[in-house]
Amino acid sequence: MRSARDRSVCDGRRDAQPVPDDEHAVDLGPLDDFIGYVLRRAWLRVSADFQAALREVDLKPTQFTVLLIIGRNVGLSQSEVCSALGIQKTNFVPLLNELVRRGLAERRPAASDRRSHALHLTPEGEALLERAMTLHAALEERLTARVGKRGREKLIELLHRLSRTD
Amino acid sequence: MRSARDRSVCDGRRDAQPVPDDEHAVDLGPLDDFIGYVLRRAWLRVSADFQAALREVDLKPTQFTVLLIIGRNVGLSQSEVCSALGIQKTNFVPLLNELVRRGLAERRPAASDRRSHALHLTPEGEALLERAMTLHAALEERLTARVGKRGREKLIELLHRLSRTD
DNA sequence: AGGGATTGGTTATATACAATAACGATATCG
DNA sequence: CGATATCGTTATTGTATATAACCAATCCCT
Repeated sequence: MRSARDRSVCDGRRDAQPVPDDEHAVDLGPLDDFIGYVLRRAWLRVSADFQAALREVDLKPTQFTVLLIIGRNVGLSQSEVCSALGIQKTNFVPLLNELVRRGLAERRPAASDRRSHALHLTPEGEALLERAMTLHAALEERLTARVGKRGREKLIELLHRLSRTD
Repeated sequence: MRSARDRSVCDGRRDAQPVPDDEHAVDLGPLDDFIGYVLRRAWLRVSADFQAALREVDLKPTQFTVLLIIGRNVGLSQSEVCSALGIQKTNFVPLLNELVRRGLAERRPAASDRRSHALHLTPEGEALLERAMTLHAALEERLTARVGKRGREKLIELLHRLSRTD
C-alpha cells in the first residue's frame, strides 16, 4: 500500500519550489473505499510478506498448500489435489515436477487406477513442510498483530462470506 | 472457492465401489484458517466478479483505477500516477498506450517539463468512466450483500490495517 | 464382451501481469 | 559548464493462469 504521502520520496520536486496548488497530493478519490481495490492491495502486501517469510524453505504459496494437502491426504491423486485447491490440472504438472525434482514429493503408482498417481511426501518433504508450517505460523502471528486476535477471526469470516458462491 | 464436496463431480469412482475410508472428502487441514489462503481465494473471486461486472466497458481493474485517478487529477504526469497507484512506470506505458489507442486518455505536453506528459481524459474517456463507475457501484452493492453493510465497513478497515506498513 | 465416451496425466502454447536493465532526452545541482 | 538524477520508453525476463490437443486407461451402455 503506497499512500499519496509516500509519493514525496519518488518526487523530484523540492518543497522550496512552489508547486502548482495542491498537485503534490494526489486525490485517490473513492478508491480506498472500494472492496476490490483494498482487497487487491492487501493481497499484494500479504503475498510479499509470505514470500519473505518462507524464503528460507523456498516455497511459493501454491507449493506450500500443495505440500500441506498431500501431507494430510496420503495417496491423493493429482486431479484430486487440483480440484481441492482450485488449480488447473495442466498447471499442476510443472508445479509437482518441481516438488519431485527437489525430492519433496513422489508419484507412486495408484493401486486401483493405472492412469493415476498416488502422491506422497518424502521424509524430506515432511521435514520441510514442518519447518514451513513453523515459519508460516510466525507470519500468521505478525499478520494477526496488525488486525488483532478478534479482528483476525472477523476478517477470515468476512473473507469466507465474500468468496462464497451465492 | 471449491469445497471438498465439489470433488465428487470430478471423481470417477462410484459410490457402489467401496472407497478406502473417508478419502472421498479431502482434508484441507488448517488452510481455511490461514489469512493468506482465504485472502487469495477472496481476491480471485472478487477479481472474477469485477471482470464480469465491467465487461460492458471492457476495463480491467488497473485500467479502471488509472482512468479514475486521471479524471480526478487533471494533468498528472505518468510517474505521479504510477507512484500513487503503486504501479511500475515501465508497466504503465503499454497500459496507457491502450487507453490512448481507444481514445479514452491523452498525453499532452507538460507546461513546466518537456520530458513529462500531462495526462487528460477525453470526453469519451470521461463518459466511459462515468458508466464504469455506475457498473462498479452495482458490483460493490452485490459484494456488500454478501457481508452486510456493517461487515463491509469492518472488512475495509481490517484490510487497510492488514496492508499498512508497520 | 465390445465400442463410444470420459477421465488422468502430459505437452505445447497463449495471455496477463509484475520486475529488471538499459537508453535518450531533459532537467537540476554544484 | 559538467556531474547527476528524472521522465518516459523499449526490450527482456519470470510468474501465474487458461486453452487445445493428445495417449493411455477406465467407465458406461447395450
